[in-house]
Amino acid sequence: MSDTQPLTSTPSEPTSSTSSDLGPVRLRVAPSPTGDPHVGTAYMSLFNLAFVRQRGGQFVLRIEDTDRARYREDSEQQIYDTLSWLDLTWDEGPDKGGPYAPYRQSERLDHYRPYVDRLLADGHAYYCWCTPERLAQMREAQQKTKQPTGYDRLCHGKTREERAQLPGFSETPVVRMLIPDDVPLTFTDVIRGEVNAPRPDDQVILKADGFPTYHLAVVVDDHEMAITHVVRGEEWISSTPKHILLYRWLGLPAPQFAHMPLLRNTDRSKISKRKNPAARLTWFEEQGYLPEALRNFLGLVGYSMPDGQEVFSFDEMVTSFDWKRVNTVGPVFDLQKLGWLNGHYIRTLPVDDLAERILTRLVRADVLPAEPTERQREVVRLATPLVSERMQLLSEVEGMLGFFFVSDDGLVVEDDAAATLKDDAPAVLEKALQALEGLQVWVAADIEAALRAAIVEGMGVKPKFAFGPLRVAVTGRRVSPPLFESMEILGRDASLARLRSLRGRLS
RNA sequence: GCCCCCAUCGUCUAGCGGCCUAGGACUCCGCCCUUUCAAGGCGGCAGCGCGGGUUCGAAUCCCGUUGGGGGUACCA
Repeated sequence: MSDTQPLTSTPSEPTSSTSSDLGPVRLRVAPSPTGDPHVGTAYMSLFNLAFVRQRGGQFVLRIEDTDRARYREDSEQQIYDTLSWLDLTWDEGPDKGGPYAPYRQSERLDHYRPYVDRLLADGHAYYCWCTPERLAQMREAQQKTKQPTGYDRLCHGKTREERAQLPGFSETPVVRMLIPDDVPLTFTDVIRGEVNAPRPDDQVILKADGFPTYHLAVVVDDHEMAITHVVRGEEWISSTPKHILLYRWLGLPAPQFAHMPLLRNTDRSKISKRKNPAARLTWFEEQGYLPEALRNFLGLVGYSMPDGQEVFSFDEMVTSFDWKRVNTVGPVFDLQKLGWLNGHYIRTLPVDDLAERILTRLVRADVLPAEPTERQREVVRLATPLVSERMQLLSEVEGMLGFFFVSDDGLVVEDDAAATLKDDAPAVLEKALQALEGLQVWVAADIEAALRAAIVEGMGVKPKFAFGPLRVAVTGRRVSPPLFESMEILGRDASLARLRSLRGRLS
């Protein structure tokens, strides 16, 4: 639809202009559908969105699927799902449409060709028929002689016929940029200020299969989609001169660039799915992280609030957002701190909200059936306050609350729990049974009072050892939610049955 | 190899020439609370990579060095 965009565009503004510091902005995130969505996509989206929301404008999601070799069918949907889960929502995108559709590069092939033709006609680009084999050999030779690597321009200035006479000829050519000697190597980065970048190679911009490379596609699309600010990882600093050159040749205004530092593995290399499970965005929900915790964490490692607060909402980040407070150092992705943050968010969640998330979790873990009964829902709701301050990850409820949902004779007493049982355990259980059987009202406070009177005071057993055997009997575990409250929720019959069961087994 | 980026406790960071005998958070270690485990409270260990400058004064500025990272693809 937008091939009406004039190629001979407009006298552009100087690229270093700061005039766009006022007024609405348009930013984009541009993931490639090449597998599980990368945590870096969320990281970039967060900062993109913080700035967009602060300044007013649009956040565009564009799918950069120009690499057919690595393309994965289901990846695009996963990108939508994970970003939605994090509540990092976009205003325009393949799924939502928008004034600059299509937002999938594979559907924009006809947009790129006119730009290529123009660059060819102006002598800024040229065809190259070199085979991948020849290019590999050339690189190897350059490395060996300690020369900077780069294309040797064998094809430059030659017709197809002339080139065909030489070795390493391929039938379908690619198109390369002709990098001039005076290529500008300095630009102003929103985060870093004046930045130098390396001199580019004669970069391929149109591949043999007719798809553009990233470099051409990103420039064309960012222009056609009226993108004002490009927020991307610092791995792109070195190719920015290529992009600036393309804007210049095409007579287009360049957007502002903000190069974010890269998230790191513990060994400080660029975060990777191979070395770090957290590089996969889908991993966090699987593990029981809350989206609000991850969002806070991603903000925390790349940004600092003016007042130094570390727990903050996205809205607070938006209000304070300032590129000057964005870090230039690549942070190690520290799961320890994320875990603490997650626990913090779990603790501050309203009980009903947390109960709902726990219920979902238990169903997914097959602790509860797909359609839990009213009684089961009730137990989850009552038990939620008991566990909320005891977990860092939502997934931990599976073990903590499991004993509520097994039959009394199906309860498994775990080995480490059984090992804590002392010789006086049968006597303690017996005494507990006596004390509880006559109890009028089955509530935690009364249960506790009765047991204390009977065992702690009656038998002279220290609380720690008095209640240990009961905990094991009721929950099957050495560590559990608070005992008396658990017994109240579990009910009189089940509680007594479990006490009897363990007593019987020990005698 | 070549080019570029970066540099404060183990980790995330505050600091933008004197307020710093460097502050906070996570982790770890004590103590308190306590029916287990947590949570919470209190306290503790731990850092400006190195060498030169500039300055009355440097974590903060400059240069060098070292270290880490990224790029060097018909991948993004």
